[in-house]
Amino acid sequence: MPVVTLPDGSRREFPEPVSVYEVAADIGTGLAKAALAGVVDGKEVDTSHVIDRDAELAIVTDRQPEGLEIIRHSTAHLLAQAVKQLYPSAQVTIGPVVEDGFYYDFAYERQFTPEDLEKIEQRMNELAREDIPVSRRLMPRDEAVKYFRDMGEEYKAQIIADIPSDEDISLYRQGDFEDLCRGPHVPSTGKLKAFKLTKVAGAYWRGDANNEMLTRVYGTAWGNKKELKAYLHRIEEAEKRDHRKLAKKFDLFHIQEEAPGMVFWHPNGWTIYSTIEQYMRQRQREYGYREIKTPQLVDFSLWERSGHADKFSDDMFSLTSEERQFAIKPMNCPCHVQVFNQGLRSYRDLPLRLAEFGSCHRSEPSGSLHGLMRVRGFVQDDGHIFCGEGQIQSEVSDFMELLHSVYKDFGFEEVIYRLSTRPEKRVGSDESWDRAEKALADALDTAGLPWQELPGEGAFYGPKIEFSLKDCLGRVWQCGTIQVDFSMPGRLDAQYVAEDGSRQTPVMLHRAALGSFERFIGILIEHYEGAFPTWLAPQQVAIMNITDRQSEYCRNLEARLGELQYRAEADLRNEKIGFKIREHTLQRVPYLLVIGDKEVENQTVAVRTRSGEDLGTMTFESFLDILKRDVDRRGRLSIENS
RNA sequence: GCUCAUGUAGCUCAGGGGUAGAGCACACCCUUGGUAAGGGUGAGGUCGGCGGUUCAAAUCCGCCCAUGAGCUCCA
Repeated sequence: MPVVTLPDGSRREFPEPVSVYEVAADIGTGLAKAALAGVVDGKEVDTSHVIDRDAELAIVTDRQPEGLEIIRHSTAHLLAQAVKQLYPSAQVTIGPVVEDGFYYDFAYERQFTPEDLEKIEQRMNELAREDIPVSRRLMPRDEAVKYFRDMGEEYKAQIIADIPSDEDISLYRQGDFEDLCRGPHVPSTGKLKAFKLTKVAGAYWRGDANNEMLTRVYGTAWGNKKELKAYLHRIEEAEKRDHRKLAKKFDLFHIQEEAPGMVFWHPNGWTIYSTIEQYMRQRQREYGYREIKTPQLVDFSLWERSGHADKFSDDMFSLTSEERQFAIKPMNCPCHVQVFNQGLRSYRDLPLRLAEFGSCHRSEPSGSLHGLMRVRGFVQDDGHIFCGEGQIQSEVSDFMELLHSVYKDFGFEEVIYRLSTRPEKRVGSDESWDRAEKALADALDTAGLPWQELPGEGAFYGPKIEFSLKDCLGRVWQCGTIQVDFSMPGRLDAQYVAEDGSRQTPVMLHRAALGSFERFIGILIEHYEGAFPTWLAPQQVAIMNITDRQSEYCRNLEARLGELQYRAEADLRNEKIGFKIREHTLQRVPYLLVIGDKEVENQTVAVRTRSGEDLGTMTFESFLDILKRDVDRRGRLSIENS
């Protein structure tokens, strides 16, 4: 006589064992119809699961995240079933749930085409309409291996063979298709109503580039058609923000065949870039950094000594001149150590903070290039702090303070913190690692920041913190980092004279706030959808005459704004004012000044914003006030909270 | 680097073995118009590159380059 306790605390007593479905039906027919699975005493089960003793039960529908996951997982099975029917010689492998959907990898004699996808999706729809019941059974592992091997499903057999031999394997069947799965699954294929196959792609078996390539089908699935539509709409919106598209629209930069992965910045894009560089220069100076510049081309021997040649020589651009081998620098740190090494350093010089807007080149795999987000030539807002072990924590704290204020100025409020700790292969003593990891953790804790530990994810030379920011679409971008390095200063003979006169090796902290200018600007373009805050906008003010009579007054305003270092341009073209407003609004120029006879007569300006707001007619000085305040607040909502 | 797809005018794209198309942008002319597109005329292309098949290739085939999606990688 099981007593079932529901999430609201209510209890229901049953005279004999009942299935999850029967409990749902007992509560209401609507719930019975919506039930996809159950959670019994914290464990997810199918609706057919029978409860034979007192238990806590939650019915899972598409309203819960778990329900959506079950739908997606079951849709992956539906996909596999359709593929096996249409292409019987295809072998199934794995089909997990991913963000917003699922995928399934198949081994087949050729890759699937977009036309195949259409056919498969159509068959999936037919199978869903048939509302085929889904059933579960258990099988001992070894039997399951044989079962799948006999079916010709080699990959599946391999997966099962990796499961401990004493475990029973659960199999799910729907019609003619049966697959290994932990479950739970929807009770029947009719519950799958809103899905769409989105793309085909290659993927390596078990994610290893040495293995054969499988054909992967991606899909998305939702609780109902409306959610599916909303998702597809969201994807469209994200595509509109694509920085590569917006770069053309706003004439920011281009990339061409002759220089793959390297950027030709146009005047508009370079205005943004150089504004950011000036800003970072000023902020770092406030925080005690000395700016330097180091060579682009450095003899290969330095990279051998630093250890980079060993690990990354394939990814370095190198060249020979006068029988000497050089590499274009892939990073700045070894060069910064060379600057540190000039002269005899004292403990009194520490911490020494060197910063460089360092241009680096890496021969990234051709297939990984992606607009500004993954390039071969880029500039880091790089910096290296040479210090003693005891100074790590305060340096990390200071850097985080700088980083937070920088991110706020760019309009990013939310930061995600991850601390990567010692990997198995590493240099440095355990005591040093203990102290360095503690210094990083303490810096985060002292600032009261929530962080996540990634055990074993640190570099071989030291632990690190990674800073990611969230853009307006909720996407997460890793930008900043601060890394402790026990290795390079020693390898490159960096030393200082300690208080007691002994020679000591400094600790080196690698740090960057933006990461690379290229990528950071890519993120900004998408975050703002091209409508940059006024301090970054390539053009801040458009001055438009209504007829030729106001041309001189407009040119005059343009000159005065230019003298004050504002980026203003007069548009004196022989076009109607409506046309000019439309153009500059589409170009997202923050302020549009409309100048007619009235304005000239009264020596005023009529101000309109890019959002279409009419700020009215005012004196030039009043407009300057508005403009100055807007530029000064940078990406923040107001100046006050800076 | 791997798999698949794509590459036609400045941009967005249609076409597809026999003289290369549209819209926007551009140039010139008319128009001087007060808050999101005024009208007319015109110019513009070795159809990504190299080879092959063919009487004939932008179109079919092969190789290369680049781009896109995903995989792998990302000091």
